[in-house]
Amino acid sequence: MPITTNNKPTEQKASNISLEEIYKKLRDSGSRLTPQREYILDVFFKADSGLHLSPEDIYKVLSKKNKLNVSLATVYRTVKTLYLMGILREVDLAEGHKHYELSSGNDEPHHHIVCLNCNKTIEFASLEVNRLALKIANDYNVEIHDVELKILGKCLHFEDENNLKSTQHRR
Amino acid sequence: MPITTNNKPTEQKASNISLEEIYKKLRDSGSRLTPQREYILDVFFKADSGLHLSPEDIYKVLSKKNKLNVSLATVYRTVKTLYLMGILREVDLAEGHKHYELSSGNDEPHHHIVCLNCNKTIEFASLEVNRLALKIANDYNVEIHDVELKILGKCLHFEDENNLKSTQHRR
DNA sequence: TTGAGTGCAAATCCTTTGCAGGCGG
DNA sequence: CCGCCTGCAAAGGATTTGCACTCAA
Repeated sequence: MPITTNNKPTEQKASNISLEEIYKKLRDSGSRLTPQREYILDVFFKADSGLHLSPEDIYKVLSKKNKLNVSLATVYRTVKTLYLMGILREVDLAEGHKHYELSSGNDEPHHHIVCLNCNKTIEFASLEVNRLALKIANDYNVEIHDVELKILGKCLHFEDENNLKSTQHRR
Repeated sequence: MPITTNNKPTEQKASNISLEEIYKKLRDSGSRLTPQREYILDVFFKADSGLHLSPEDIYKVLSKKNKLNVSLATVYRTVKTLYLMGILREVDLAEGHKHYELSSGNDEPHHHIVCLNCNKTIEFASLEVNRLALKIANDYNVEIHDVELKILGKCLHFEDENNLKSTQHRR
């Protein structure tokens, strides 16, 4: 199976946190529920599951929806806030900027394989990885918040090992 | 065990790739062995094992050694080249810039626990993680190049859950 | 000899921030 | 009302790049 981007995240992916719960978390932490934050959250809830959105992506979606009152700065501030609250997960792939996605709870780990040559990514879930991470975090007395296994490799489309130069990634 | 940064990477850490092998890899890929590249590699070989160096770090070390003929741009270009050749590993922690370290072969995985509150990192090796990654990569027909398990969590120093605001990270 | 590699400085890209005004609770 | 949030624009920091020159092979 070659790496592709149109990966169907394995079966059971579905956000298991509701908007209601998020609103409650916001309230409980003394944060406010502004229209801007609602719009941004809405983008995540409407997005394909497993989709990684950059702040720029979110901003573009909102612009298309004529939510012109949401500035890019607010998107950045909001994703950071939601990330620190554990609502969003931060995903660092090889593109030079961060992506975010709904953190759907620790019961659903979220891992990636990135091809060093074609720069494509597939996601996969793995209970085994999750269990192992829990065990390790426990050993270190850490309350686990998120886990990511990142595998860098070369998919079969690029068997020519000496082809580095011509396949360097651009930002 | 609380999270600390002065962690001793578990036992057997020692670069198992030699300078000679690297020089050969460079030659084989048609790249040149310039003094600048030698100096940069030298920094990695002299550095404490397990140390993550940013391009800026490398540049500073070279400046102190009066290797003034190595520009920051060259450091960036070189680490990218070495990374794409599989000689360096890229480490994305939460600091807003990338770090690199000698990739010492797939037999020595390299994983991290990052505390969302205090922003400290510990590293650990885990054969179990490595084995699992190999198996997964195999399932996807990917030639494995590097593996990183990243666990985000909160270490026991920060049990106050509502303390988010005062502990936000700065770049 | 020759083209990959370099230094320099400017350019780019991503992200953060200062400030004045807006509005949620 | 108070003070968190926002928009805007400017600042900031990391990384890349255009260009002319250098030097490893």
